[in-house]
Amino acid sequence: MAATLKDIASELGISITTVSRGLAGYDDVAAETRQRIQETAASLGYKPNILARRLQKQRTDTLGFIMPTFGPRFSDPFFSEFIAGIGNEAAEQEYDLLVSTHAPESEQEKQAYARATQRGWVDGLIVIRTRENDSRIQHLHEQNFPFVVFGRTNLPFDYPYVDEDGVAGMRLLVQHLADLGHQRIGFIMPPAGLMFSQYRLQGYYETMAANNLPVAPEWIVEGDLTQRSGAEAAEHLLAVQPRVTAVICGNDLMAMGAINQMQQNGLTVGIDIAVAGFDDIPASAYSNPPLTTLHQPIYDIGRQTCAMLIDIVNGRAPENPSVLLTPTLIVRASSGSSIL
Amino acid sequence: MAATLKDIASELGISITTVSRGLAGYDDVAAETRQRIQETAASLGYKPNILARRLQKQRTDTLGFIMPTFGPRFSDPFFSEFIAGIGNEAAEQEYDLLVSTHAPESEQEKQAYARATQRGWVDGLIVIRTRENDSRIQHLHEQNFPFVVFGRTNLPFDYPYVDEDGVAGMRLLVQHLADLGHQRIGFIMPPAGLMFSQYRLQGYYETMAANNLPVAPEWIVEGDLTQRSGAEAAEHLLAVQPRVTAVICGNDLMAMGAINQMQQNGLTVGIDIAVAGFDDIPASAYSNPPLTTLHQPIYDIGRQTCAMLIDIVNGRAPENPSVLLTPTLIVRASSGSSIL
DNA sequence: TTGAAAGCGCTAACAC
DNA sequence: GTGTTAGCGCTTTCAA
Repeated sequence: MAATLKDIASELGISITTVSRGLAGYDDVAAETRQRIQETAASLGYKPNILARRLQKQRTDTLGFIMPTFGPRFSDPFFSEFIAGIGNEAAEQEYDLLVSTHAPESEQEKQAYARATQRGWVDGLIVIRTRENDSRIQHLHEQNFPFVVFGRTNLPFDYPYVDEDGVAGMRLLVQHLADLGHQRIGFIMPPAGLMFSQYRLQGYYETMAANNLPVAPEWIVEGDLTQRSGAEAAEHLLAVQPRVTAVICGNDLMAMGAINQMQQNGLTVGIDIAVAGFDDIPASAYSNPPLTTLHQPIYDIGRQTCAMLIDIVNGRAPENPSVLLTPTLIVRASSGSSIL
Repeated sequence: MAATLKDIASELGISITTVSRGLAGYDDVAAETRQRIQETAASLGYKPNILARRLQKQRTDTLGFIMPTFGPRFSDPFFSEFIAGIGNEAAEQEYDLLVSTHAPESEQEKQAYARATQRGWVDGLIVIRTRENDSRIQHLHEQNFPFVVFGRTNLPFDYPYVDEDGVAGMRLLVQHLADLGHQRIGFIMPPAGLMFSQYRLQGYYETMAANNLPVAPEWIVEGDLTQRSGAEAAEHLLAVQPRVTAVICGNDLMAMGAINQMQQNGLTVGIDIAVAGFDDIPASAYSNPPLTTLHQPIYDIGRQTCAMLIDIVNGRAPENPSVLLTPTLIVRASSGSSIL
C-alpha cells in the first residue's frame, strides 16, 4: 500500500534513479522532471523507507541508551530529565534514540549490550551509572564501539566521558556543615559498587580529615538510592550514640526518606539535626524543610553527553573528551544554621 | 571489518543461503555443515546485520514512544516509571523502543509523528497525555497506523487504550474529604487541554454536587503539573475568603508545591488545611506530611499498554481494547482527620 | 539530463 | 542437503 520509488517511476515512465535524485533535490535533474516527480510523490503519499536508506548508507542515525533500572517501582526523576536532555539533543541533530531498560549487571543487560554493538542496531551508545571495573565500558572498548559515558570508572584506558566532580561536591557540602559547627557527620552512601559513591565517599573522608574531624565507621550506612532505603539508613544512624548532628545523603531521594524517618522519631530537621542531599531534583526545593543539596545540571549533562557521542560517531574528535563539572552547593533550611 | 554471511560462505566455499539456514537452525542443513558454519561464524565474530534482516522481513520490531516534555527542567518521576514499564515489556517480547521528546503541540512533535508513521521506522506507537480532539490520535487513525493510547480523547471513533478512571478516582477523594466534614474544597487542576484534567474536574464537580456542596469558581485554579505551579496556585487559593479547608491537586507534584506554600504561610497541613494529590509517586509517602493521594499503577499501565500494542502490530486482537482502571485511595496525614 | 546496473546484507521460494 | 535466483527499497557510480 505504501508507495515506493518504483511506483513513482513506473507511474511517470522514468527510471528509479531519476526519481531518487529528483526527490533528493540534486540539481542534475530537469526542473520540469523534478516538478512532476514531486507532484506524483505527493499524490501517491510517498514516504521513503528509512530501513532501506539506512542499509544502503550503512548507518542507523540512531543512538542507544540502556537504562539501569532497579525493581518494578522504578521512579527516579533523574532519568526523566536525563532522557529529555539526550532526547532533545539527538532530535536537534536528527538522530533517533533507542532506549532499553535492564537491571544492572543482569544477564539481560549483557545481552542488550551485545545486541546493541551489532551492526545496524545503533551508531553509538550512552552509558550511565558507572560501576567498578565497569564491564559495559570494557566491552565497548574492546569492540571499539562508539560510546560516551556519564560517569567514570577505574579501567586502565581512556574513554570519552562527562562527569560530575563528586569529590569537589562533597568537599563543598562537608565544609559547609563543618563551618556550621558540626563534628559528627554521618553519610548515607549510595551503593558501593557505583563509582559515584566512591567519589562522594572520598570527598567526605578527605574533607572530614581536612577539618580534623574523626569518622566513626558506624556513621557510614549504605542505601540503594530510594526513599525507603534512606529512611532505613536514618533509623540505623539515629541509634548510634553519641548521635550524629548532621547526615549527608548520597542523593536527594534518600535524603527525603531520611528526613521523613527523623521526623517520625520526633526530630526537627534543620534544628535538631542537619540533613543534606545530592542532585537537587526539583522536589528538593519543595520538601519540608527544603533540602540543602548539590545541584547537578542533569539536563545539560544529557545534552552534552549526547552531543559528544554524535561528534564521535561522525568521526569528529570532541572538543573536550573528559568533561568534569563541579556541582553547586544549594543551601536550604534542612542544614539549619550554626550550632556553635 | 564486520563479518557477513558472504564472508562465512566464501571462507567455507559454500553458498550464502546455506550459511543463512545453518545459522538460523533450520534442520535441512547437514549437521556437519552446520557445525562448520557455526564455528566459522564464531571465529569471524559474525553478527547479523539487523537492518538487512528488517528490510527483508518488512518489520522493524521496534515500538515508538514520543514523550511530551515541557521546558528544559523536565523531571517528572511519572515518566521514568512509565518508560520502565513499556521498556521491560518490550524487551521481554523482543521489541526495541524508540523514544523521542518534544513539546506538546509543537511543530516538531507533528513532524515526529509524521516521520514515525513512515514505513520502516517503527511498527507501532504509544501515545500518552491525551488532549482534547487529540491531533496525534486523529493522525494515526487516519493513517491506519498501529497505536495504543494511555488516556482517552473526545474523537468520534474507537481506538485501543488503557486509562485510569479519573472520575471514579476523584469521587473517592472528594467523598473522603466530604466525609471528614470539609465543605469548601478547592481544586488545583492540571492544564485544561489535557483530557485527564477534564475527567478529574468532572469527578470533582459531580461528587461535590452529590454531597450538596457548592463550588465557587475561585476555588478552581489551573496549574501546569509542576511543583512551582502548585505553589503559585495555592497562593491564589489561600487569598480567597472564606478560605477553603481542603485542596485537591491534579497531581502529586503540584500537591507538594502547594503544601510547601501553605507551610510558608504558616498553615499546618493536615490540621489547618487538608491537601491531597493524584498519582501516588514514591515521594508522596515521604513528604511532610505524607500525602493523601490516588494510586495509579504506572508501571503496570506501561506494561499493559505496551503488551496491547504488540498484540496489535502482530494482528492479534487485544483481549480488551478499552481498559479502564480505578485508582486506589491512599489516605495519609495530609488530609488530616475529621473536622466535624 | 537520464538510465542501467550494482550493491547494502539478508531471507525464502524453488530447483537440483 | 545445498545452490540459484530474486527481491526487500534505496543510493550511487558509471555510461549514454
